[in-house]
Amino acid sequence: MPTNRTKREDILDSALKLFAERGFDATTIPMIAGDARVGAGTIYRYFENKEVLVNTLFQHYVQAFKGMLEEEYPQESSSREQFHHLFQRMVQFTNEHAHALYFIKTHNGAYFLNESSRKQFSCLWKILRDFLDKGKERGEIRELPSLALIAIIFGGFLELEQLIRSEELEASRDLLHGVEESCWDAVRHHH
Amino acid sequence: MPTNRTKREDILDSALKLFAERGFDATTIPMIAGDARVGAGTIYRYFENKEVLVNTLFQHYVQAFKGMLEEEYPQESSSREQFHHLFQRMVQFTNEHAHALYFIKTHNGAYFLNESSRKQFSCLWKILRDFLDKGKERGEIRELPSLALIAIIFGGFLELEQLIRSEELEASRDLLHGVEESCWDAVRHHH
Amino acid sequence: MPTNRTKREDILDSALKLFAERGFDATTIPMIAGDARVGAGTIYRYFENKEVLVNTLFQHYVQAFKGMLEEEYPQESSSREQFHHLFQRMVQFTNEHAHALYFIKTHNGAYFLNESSRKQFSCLWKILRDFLDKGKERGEIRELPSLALIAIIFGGFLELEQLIRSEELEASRDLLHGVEESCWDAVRHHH
Amino acid sequence: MPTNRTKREDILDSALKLFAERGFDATTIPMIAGDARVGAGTIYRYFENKEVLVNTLFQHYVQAFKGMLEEEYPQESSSREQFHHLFQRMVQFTNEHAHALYFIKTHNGAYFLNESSRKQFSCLWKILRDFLDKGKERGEIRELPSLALIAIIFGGFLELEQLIRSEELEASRDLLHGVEESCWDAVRHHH
DNA sequence: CATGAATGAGGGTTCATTCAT
DNA sequence: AATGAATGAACCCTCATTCAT
Repeated sequence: MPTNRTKREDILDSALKLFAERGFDATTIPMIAGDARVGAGTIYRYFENKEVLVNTLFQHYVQAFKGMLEEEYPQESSSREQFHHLFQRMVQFTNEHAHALYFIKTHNGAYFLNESSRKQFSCLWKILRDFLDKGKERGEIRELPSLALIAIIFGGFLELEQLIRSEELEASRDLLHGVEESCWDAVRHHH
Repeated sequence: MPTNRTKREDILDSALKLFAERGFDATTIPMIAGDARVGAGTIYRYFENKEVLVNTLFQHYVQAFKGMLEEEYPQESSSREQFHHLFQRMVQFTNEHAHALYFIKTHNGAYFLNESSRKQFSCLWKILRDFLDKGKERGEIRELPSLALIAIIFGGFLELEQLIRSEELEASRDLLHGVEESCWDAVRHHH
Repeated sequence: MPTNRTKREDILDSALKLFAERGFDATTIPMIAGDARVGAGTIYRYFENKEVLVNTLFQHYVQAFKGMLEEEYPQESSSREQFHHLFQRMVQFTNEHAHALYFIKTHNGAYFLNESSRKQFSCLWKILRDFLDKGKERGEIRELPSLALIAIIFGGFLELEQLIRSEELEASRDLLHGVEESCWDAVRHHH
Repeated sequence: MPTNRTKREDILDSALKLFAERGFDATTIPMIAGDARVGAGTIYRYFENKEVLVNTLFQHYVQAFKGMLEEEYPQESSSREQFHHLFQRMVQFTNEHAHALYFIKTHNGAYFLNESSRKQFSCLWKILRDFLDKGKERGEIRELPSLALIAIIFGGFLELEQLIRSEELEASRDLLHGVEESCWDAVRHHH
């Protein structure tokens, strides 16, 4: 419980960016320290070691993302409306935390994630699975393994995010709408 | 002019598997040597260094995949048929080279890939882009950035592959058919 | 002119205990600060650095021990009586400063002791040497290098102290008497 | 099981010398590597880490010393003769392995010694304890805690060794004989 | 005065790479 | 050609020391 919240968050921000850009193993503690403009030793005042840092980061953003997806979730609406809610929240979350979703996706399943991180992650998956499973029951979502459907949604969305950040595309309303529609068509049941 | 094709390929096979499973940075040369049942020094007879090895591997499988996609490509058929061709070849390629596509996807864009690898990769993308662009002209593919559509296709497919390899799912004909249909619905133009 | 004698002595007490228990190199400044219930920085108000601290401590207890040995030393008595005096003072000193003699013995000769510490220590040795040398002249002490005899005395005594502190033995009058007798027999001249 | 026994033993020799001279914590791996004229990394081909190195060393010399004490031990002789045997073997062992006994004595009980090392060490102590206990039964050894007696013997002997190595004394037959006599008088029963 | 957050030099350790065999 | 022992640069991490509060 450090009094200087800024420094701790500088470290987390730099770590998030570098882990997302280069991956955990290719990111050194000196790199993070340099980017966060702190001494290398300072990182160890806030995080026991590199693995604790990456797990903290992972769990933090999984939690934050989960919270954002669940907030005001339209429990009683149609699958389409629920999907819209989820997709919009993904967009919002990405706007607020630039590298977070990409970091989560690329580091999920890695050897250095602890039990707690894995558990939290499967919690996140569960939200999406529940949405899909309920939609399948209702006949609004196609009969395919939920994991595969989730991959399609995330895959498309994250690739979009990369293109926007690298300025190959502009984040227009039309574009976001189009990708949402595409992903929805991938998961919805067609008659 | 490799005198011993087997040993070089043993190394490449082991490297592919380990890079796909653990990532480039978490895979050590002794690990590869051990898996390939050669001495660590032997790897340096065939590859100048670790980065050359990973670039060789990357380019090799990008080329092979490109070749497989292009072979007997139904230039004159409908987008749906072309899509079917591409999807079938992805399945076939994955069957023949277990970790290759996953390796390519997870290592694409990494800091250690050289210009040549990046170029080859964009060549691969071009095949898919051309297919999508032509389909868009014809009004058979939806008007969305091709890169985003490609991500959806790959994302869904690779996730499927993981689930099958981890034996969470069985590779039934129905399943493959369903994922193909889902991906197609994501990219095709809906009236 | 220390304004706060208590805090400085808290630090010295904690340092003595920890140096004796773990050794100089395995004892960290934060450990000492924690044990003394002061901030780590506070230690540097009283001691320029860790080496100054250990040298201060070393010299302090060497001086104190020397003082105790010399006080009321029976200059004119027999070697046996002089020995008894010295042995009793060792017992008394140990009772008053639990870890001090063990600290001195284990840190004597260490690389971080400065010239002054070494000099003071040899001063301490001198007292014992003078006693032994005079005893040899008188024919009451055996003809052996004084250093070896001192080692026997200290060795036996300190081992005894350890056993008592670890509660493997109880500090009975008989026990102390027995060890004194044993050490005396080691150094005295036998006819 | 390295083929190059010399290099492994160079490392052990250097480590023994430096641990004895400076202690475990003050001895760095680069110091050992430099003294042994090997690269720092080479040490890790032979020893998993620094603690394994020190435990290996400790156990090796405890075993060797134990073997030397036990070999041709005069089980049926008087305590005096048994003591002579033990003392002579200490001398011989020290001649053959310069720093070994001092290293054992100063590192015994340290926090980095593992269970196996402690067990082996107590085995060594047992030999001396058995000798002393049997002597007490016979009335040839004085009634004092064996540990205290052992300390006297070792203390005197090791101090002697130091003096000889630092060339403050010469290892004459008379000197060794005198110290043996002194130690014997410390432990034997006087009527 | 007292503190403890911050620092960075230096330790233990790993591993890409070399080279004698 | 093939090996794996040897190396040392560079990693993660600790801790003596400083300094703003």
